[in-house]
Amino acid sequence: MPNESTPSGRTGRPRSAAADAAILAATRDALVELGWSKLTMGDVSARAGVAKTTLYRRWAGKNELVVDAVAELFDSLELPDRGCLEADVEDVVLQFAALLRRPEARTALMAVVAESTRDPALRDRIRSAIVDRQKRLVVLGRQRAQARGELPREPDDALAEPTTDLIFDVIAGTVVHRALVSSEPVDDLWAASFTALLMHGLRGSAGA
Amino acid sequence: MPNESTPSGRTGRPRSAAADAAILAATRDALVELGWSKLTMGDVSARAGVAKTTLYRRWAGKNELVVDAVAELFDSLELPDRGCLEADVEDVVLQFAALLRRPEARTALMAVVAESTRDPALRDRIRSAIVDRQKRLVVLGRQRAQARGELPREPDDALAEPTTDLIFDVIAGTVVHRALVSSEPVDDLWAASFTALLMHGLRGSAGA
Amino acid sequence: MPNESTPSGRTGRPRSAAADAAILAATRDALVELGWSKLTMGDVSARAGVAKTTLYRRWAGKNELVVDAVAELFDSLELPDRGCLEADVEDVVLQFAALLRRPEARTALMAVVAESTRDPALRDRIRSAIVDRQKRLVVLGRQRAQARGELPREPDDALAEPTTDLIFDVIAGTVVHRALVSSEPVDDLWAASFTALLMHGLRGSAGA
Amino acid sequence: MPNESTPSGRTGRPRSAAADAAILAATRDALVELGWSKLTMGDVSARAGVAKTTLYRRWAGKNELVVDAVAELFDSLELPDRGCLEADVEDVVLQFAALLRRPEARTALMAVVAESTRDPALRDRIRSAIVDRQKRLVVLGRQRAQARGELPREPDDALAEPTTDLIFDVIAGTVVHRALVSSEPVDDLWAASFTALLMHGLRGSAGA
DNA sequence: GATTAAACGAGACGGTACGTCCGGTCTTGTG
DNA sequence: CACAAGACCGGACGTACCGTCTCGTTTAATC
Repeated sequence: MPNESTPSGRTGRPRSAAADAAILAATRDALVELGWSKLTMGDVSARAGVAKTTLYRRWAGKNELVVDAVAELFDSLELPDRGCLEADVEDVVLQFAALLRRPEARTALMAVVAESTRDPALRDRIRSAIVDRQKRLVVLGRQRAQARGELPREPDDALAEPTTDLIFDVIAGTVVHRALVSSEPVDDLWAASFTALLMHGLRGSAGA
Repeated sequence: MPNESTPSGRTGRPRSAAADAAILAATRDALVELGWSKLTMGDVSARAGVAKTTLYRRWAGKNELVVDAVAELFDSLELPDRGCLEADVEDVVLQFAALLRRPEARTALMAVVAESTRDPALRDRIRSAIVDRQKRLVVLGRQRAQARGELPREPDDALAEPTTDLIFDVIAGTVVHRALVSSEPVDDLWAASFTALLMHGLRGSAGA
Repeated sequence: MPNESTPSGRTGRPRSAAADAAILAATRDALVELGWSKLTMGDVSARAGVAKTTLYRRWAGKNELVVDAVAELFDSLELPDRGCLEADVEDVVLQFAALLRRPEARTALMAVVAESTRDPALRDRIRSAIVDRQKRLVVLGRQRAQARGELPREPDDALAEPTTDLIFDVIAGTVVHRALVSSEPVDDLWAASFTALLMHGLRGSAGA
Repeated sequence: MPNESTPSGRTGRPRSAAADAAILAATRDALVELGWSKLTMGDVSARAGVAKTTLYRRWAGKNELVVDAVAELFDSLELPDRGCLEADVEDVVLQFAALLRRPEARTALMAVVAESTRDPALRDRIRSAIVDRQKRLVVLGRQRAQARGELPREPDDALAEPTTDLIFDVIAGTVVHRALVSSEPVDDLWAASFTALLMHGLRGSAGA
């Protein structure tokens, strides 16, 4: 996970596993205190009790390091089972909003996306470490809804993926935009309005 | 627009108006070539044929400069009148996606949003220079749709604003997420799917 | 003297003259405390209350800086007039030995000479800043001795220079070797022995 | 010779003798190519096909390693028997000058002397490995000259040592200064001049 | 022939300094 | 007073070596 061409050679002193954990934790701490732009590699290494070289042996730079440090925050999101799709979605929306109130997530997420606009490797890393992993929530939600009969079963699996992607972009994009661009609160009321809009959209365009 | 306490003193040499334009143009050029993180104040001043001091007299720093340099790009968005709301929305979605393919917009938008997570003044500047200005598209679209009878008239004006905000966040957020986070193309097919989802949502939840 | 291509442009803020003096003094202090090999550019800049960039603007590196810092120490050497050549030489030998007991001179002199074996520019710098300047002592000493009749007048000026160089190398080289390579004390007794040897040599080979 | 507390334990794998030779040869090669200041322990170990630890097991650091690597070069100096003292001295002067034209000797000799100004242990090492060993040339030369009757026999052995040291410092110091500090060539002409000066000095001050 | 203990190669580790770059400020002279 | 030029202080960058350490692997002398 910390990446970088692990030479996998059998010889030599093995890399410290403890260092990885310390570095990622230190990175999150520094993000909270300093934010993305004031975070420095030297500071992270000092917090982690690790030499700068150790850091650069494992990550190519600040971007890669922060993606890894933040990615696992997103794994805390979980799909509850409240009995109906609308309630489930609303819950996830609020979970996601809570995550985006954490300073380390707020400051880091947009920053790495900004950097990724000029760095294809970073783009891939974000996709695999964050985007693709969280699509599980949409996939699982649809499966449950179909099992409950709330949504029609996909006749063709080939259609399933584009729809999953679309729903994911709508939910994640809208919440992020509300929270970070418009800078408005994501409260119960807003979550309910947004979820209602989405539900009508899904049910209406399902057959089409 | 370049802000900063214009001293409004009557005496002394007046500020060069040409310098402002040159600086903003140089900033956009530099964004295209270098991206946000490699853009430096010294480089911008050199490109603009201007001293660094002149730059700092007008803008407090890189963030403020870039917001101003990029904001007017967003004014190019226009709401067409294709006769029905769905076509109008689809068109704006594609316009916005085209804008997000411009390197200076891609790299700058996410970056300033990231910085704004720790800087309330910057947050306000983004809101007034970009977000609030583009909400006009949503307001105008709804007015036209109501005039055409595609959407019911808002019974209470107090409800109008939250709905406008929600729609704006859904459209802008989803397109940005698709383009910059998921890194997938926003083509005609996707625009049509997304617009259909949104239309069903709007019509369905309007009465509710 | 601090060298480096002074751009000599008329515009812009001029270089601080005070900085030069502070840097050279700081360099000598650091040499005393740390010696050549532990002396760092960062440490010198900190002692001088100056940024590292200011240092590098004026000197290409540690070698050049130290040559300049040490060169002026050698200007303190003076030729006394004790009435006879032998006494004058003995005095200079002891002065030079005293200089070589100063830690900043000891540690720096050999080090820059060592570096100069691979750097022609540094070699020239040492020659012009140290070697050529101190040859004045030999030239002056011979003139006085000739005026006193202790040494024959040079019939041909073309012979004068090689002889000056030889005497300079014998005196400087022998004292340095005694003090720094053999690591033996240069005391009055030794100075007298060496001077006697040299005087006999000069008188004997003068006519030849 | 490679020093360091050889634990002399009876058991265990003995140190490789081949490694020592390879390391010293690699050190000399590196000195030729890179000079003292660019020579690194890691580079030497790589050239020698040896691990860095092996290197540090035998030598305390760069200084000690280089002294050992260079010391034996000086053993190549030999006193010829040309029939008269003057010719013998002139020959040795030219041999020494030739040695100082070798890059590994030039760069290393001054550098270790410079380091030794702050390191008494290194000073001793230089003295025993280089200085004292080469004094044999002076001792032998005087013996021969006395046997030939060119120089008077020392009436008192107690006087012999200081005189030997003085002659050694004069010869070695002057040649080194000419070659490395003044950066002037040591050719036949110069060697003859210097030797003549020294011979007159010796003969003149011998009786005194 | 098995045991044993040190030397060995590889390479990661915590440090320190490097020389460069940039940010933001200041100090000149010119317009 | 604004401006171009450019020196200034501070601080982070990413790299290179230092000397130490931790591995798994020889390799000889002793049993």
